[in-house]
Amino acid sequence: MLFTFKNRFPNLNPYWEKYIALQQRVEYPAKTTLLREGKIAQNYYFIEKGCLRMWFDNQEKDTTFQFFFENEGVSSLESFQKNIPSAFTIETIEPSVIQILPKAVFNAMLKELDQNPDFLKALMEISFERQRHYMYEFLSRIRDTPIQRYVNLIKDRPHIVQRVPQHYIASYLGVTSVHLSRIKNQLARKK
Amino acid sequence: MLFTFKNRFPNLNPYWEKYIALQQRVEYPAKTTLLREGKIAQNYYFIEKGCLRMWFDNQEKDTTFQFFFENEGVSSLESFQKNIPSAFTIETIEPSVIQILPKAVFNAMLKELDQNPDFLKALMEISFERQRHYMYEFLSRIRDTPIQRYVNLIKDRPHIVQRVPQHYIASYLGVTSVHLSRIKNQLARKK
DNA sequence: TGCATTTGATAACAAATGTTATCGTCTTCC
DNA sequence: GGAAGACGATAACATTTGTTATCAAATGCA
Repeated sequence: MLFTFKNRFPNLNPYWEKYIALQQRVEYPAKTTLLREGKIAQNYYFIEKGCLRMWFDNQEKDTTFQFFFENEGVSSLESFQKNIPSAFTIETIEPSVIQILPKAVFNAMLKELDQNPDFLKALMEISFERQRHYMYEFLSRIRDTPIQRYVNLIKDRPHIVQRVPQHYIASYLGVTSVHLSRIKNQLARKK
Repeated sequence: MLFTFKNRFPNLNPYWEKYIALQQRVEYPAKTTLLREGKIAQNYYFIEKGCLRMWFDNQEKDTTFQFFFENEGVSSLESFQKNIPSAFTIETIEPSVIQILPKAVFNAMLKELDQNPDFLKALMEISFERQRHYMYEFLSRIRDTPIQRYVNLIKDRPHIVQRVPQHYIASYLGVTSVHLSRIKNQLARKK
């Protein structure tokens, strides 16, 4: 988040720099849980290297609904901001290098910049972007078949297909891994 | 939106009152299109009486993805703010009384309050709420079966089931109206 | 009032997707 | 280097959902 801010709102740079300096750099092996479903988020995570996924437990089945890669920030914002249990788990897929921003630091920043219109507008832009993301995902689930969704994924975000194990992609697409195999087979035969 | 503001941020009341006064009150019959998919949104609509739905054309099939009732505001925000074609249509379901806020008025307000932290925070809260809404809808599509979604709808938003024709509800749930009939039948037999 | 349209239920069949099980290959870790 | 587990493909069968068609009831409207 801070790095995103920094790149897009350089006029507030003095602030970003100050808070970025308070981050902590940590290396995690693959399949490490950063935030467990049901716990209260204590940190904001920024990915220096590696990738993460967000998922939740849906009747024993693990359902992935978002992937994150280098230079992206992650948290359960709802949990983070309101001190309520997180609705999902965040874990590493690959071994990853993460910059951790503790909640206390984030809150200090909020407090300091609380009356700064530029900062508020920056926050709002981030919020709009997240909104567009969920809107897009939502519409895609509604209107596209799993096959179309898979084709779109290959076209629009090929890095996901390349770096993420197939069963996570299947759950992200909303199908079983067996069915994703069928889809791949079907697409391969068409060519 | 203005009425929402007014109730929740009364400290800015002088502003709301001024702009609310510039709204225009119009009555529409049922099935009237307020904004057509592909057109650029020119107004923000506030429902005084009646109900609306948002839908888009998905390969000839009309797909409803949100309903609106009394005291709710509606627009294609993306289209409204960025002057791009709307991705969906907004139309009345019942005969409705609508308060129309023209874009020019809205923009004037934005300009006047652009540096006002309270206003920006108000805007942000609205944005967070919309974000939560789409997040919720998105997660519900992922984890719930159509039957569960229908049961939830009856439990959490019974007014929708009561006031909206079944084929719109079916498309909202993500099934055909034939299948929704089956679901209702199935639930009825269980009791 | 009466006719046309909309709405909703149901049946029969088709297509899509899930479930379970098996197998081979590839990774990981000691 | 070898064992255990993870990963992915495939087959057989079950379940869910869509498609098309038909009919009855409710509704809107001239």
